[in-house]
Amino acid sequence: MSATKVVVIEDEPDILELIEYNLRREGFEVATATSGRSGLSVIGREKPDIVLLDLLLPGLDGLDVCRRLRAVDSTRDLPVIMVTARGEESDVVLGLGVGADDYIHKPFSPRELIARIRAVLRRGGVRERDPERKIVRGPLAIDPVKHRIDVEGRRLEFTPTEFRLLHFLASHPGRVFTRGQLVDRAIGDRAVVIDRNIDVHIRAVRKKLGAHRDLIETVRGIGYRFREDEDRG
Amino acid sequence: MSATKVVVIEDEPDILELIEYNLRREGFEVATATSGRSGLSVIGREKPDIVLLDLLLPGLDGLDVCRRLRAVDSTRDLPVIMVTARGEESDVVLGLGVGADDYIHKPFSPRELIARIRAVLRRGGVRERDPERKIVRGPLAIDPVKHRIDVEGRRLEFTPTEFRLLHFLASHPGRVFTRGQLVDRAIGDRAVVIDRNIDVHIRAVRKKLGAHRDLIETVRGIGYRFREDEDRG
DNA sequence: AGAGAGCGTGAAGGGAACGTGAAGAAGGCG
DNA sequence: CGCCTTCTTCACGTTCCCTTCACGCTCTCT
Repeated sequence: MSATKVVVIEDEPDILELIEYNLRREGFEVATATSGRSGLSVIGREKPDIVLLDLLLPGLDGLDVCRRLRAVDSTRDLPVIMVTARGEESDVVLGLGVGADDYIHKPFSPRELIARIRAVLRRGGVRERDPERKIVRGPLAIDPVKHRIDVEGRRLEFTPTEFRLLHFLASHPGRVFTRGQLVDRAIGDRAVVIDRNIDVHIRAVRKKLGAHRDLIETVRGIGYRFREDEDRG
Repeated sequence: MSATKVVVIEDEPDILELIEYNLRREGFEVATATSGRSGLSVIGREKPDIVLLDLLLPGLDGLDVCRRLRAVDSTRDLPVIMVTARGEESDVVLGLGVGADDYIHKPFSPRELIARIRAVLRRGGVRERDPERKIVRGPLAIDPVKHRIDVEGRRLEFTPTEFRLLHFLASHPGRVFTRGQLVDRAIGDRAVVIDRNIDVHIRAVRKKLGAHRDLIETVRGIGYRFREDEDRG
């Protein structure tokens, strides 16, 4: 399993760094460029799964870059998200006109950015991780399509949020997620300030897991994680 | 690959000549300055790979020079070795506090000087910027994403502060950090006056490291550092 | 060798983070 | 409209971690 790779083309260093930081934190691989021309060469070299493209760039601007990507077979289907300053609606129209898959206004929240990227990837079929695949981890079997979870062959009933939570955690065994990340993935965009909310859902999931409640580990000071198979002698 | 370029800033002509002679003999390119202000301009012109910086200088002293180097993007990652008179340990602490990478006491042997320079260069500049990268140092393996630390394949449990502390130190092997720096990096903004606090955390980490407790070295009068792989003849 | 500073160690108080129970809020369905 | 499920919030108890202090040891300088 390799991480989803993103190329970010943005000429303002501060914004570039912010974006890069947040993407990495979410587990993406990131490569960057600060001009249209260098961006094209980075794309050629890195072969990313998706491109974040600022509209205003020195030299070749975002529209030009997008047009060129669309003109070449190897990058014709490469998903592109345009980043624009607020209010430049006409530019948005232009962006979509030259084949951008989505757009996002500055200033944007990291959460929104991540959500858009995931949405575009989902649409494009370039799943970072197939959300329809069955997951089997020890006594646990999760079938996303049938929306069904079995523990040792016995079917358990989960509410929608509990299901998303457990499914997401089980999709990344061993990896720790903060409450904020879990809110993003399992609950949604709704601005929730009190992350302790997640604790309650975790508790509900654990309760239903019964004797296997320790499949979900608490990492004090950080968040939660799904227990990793340990294969030591 | 061209020779490594060193800028030496030192106001005593005898010592300056001695250093310059020895560096050239080892194949380094050398540029010199005898005051802080001229040193800055020489650095700007020569774009060295590393700087040797005497603490006591007329006008701008070593601390000022170091601060200014760290304040500018183009020289932010430029390695700096502070040269101090013996016994001025508080000065060393100050030097490390403003971002020096290492220090050396006068009088020093040419061999020691060369060794320090090579060590600092080996550590590399912008190597450890990715906070999510796994770190493997000898028997130690740190996985920030999984929030997991293994010693010789065996998993160890660390508290959040211990984890940050060990992770940070292991990210910069061989480099000495003052207690103040470690507090900033591993504990946070909370105004803590008593830096001895760090000692207690260090002890906890060492205890858990067991037989490998000497991976964390005490530098008396200065602070702590992670043991550097010694692989030189 | 003695004095003083710096560091290691043990223990204890206070506090932050988490688990838990329960009640209010929001949405869906009859 | 009213009931039901689910989500969210709050308060409280508990556990564990952080911090602090005192004391003894080690190292260094005179």
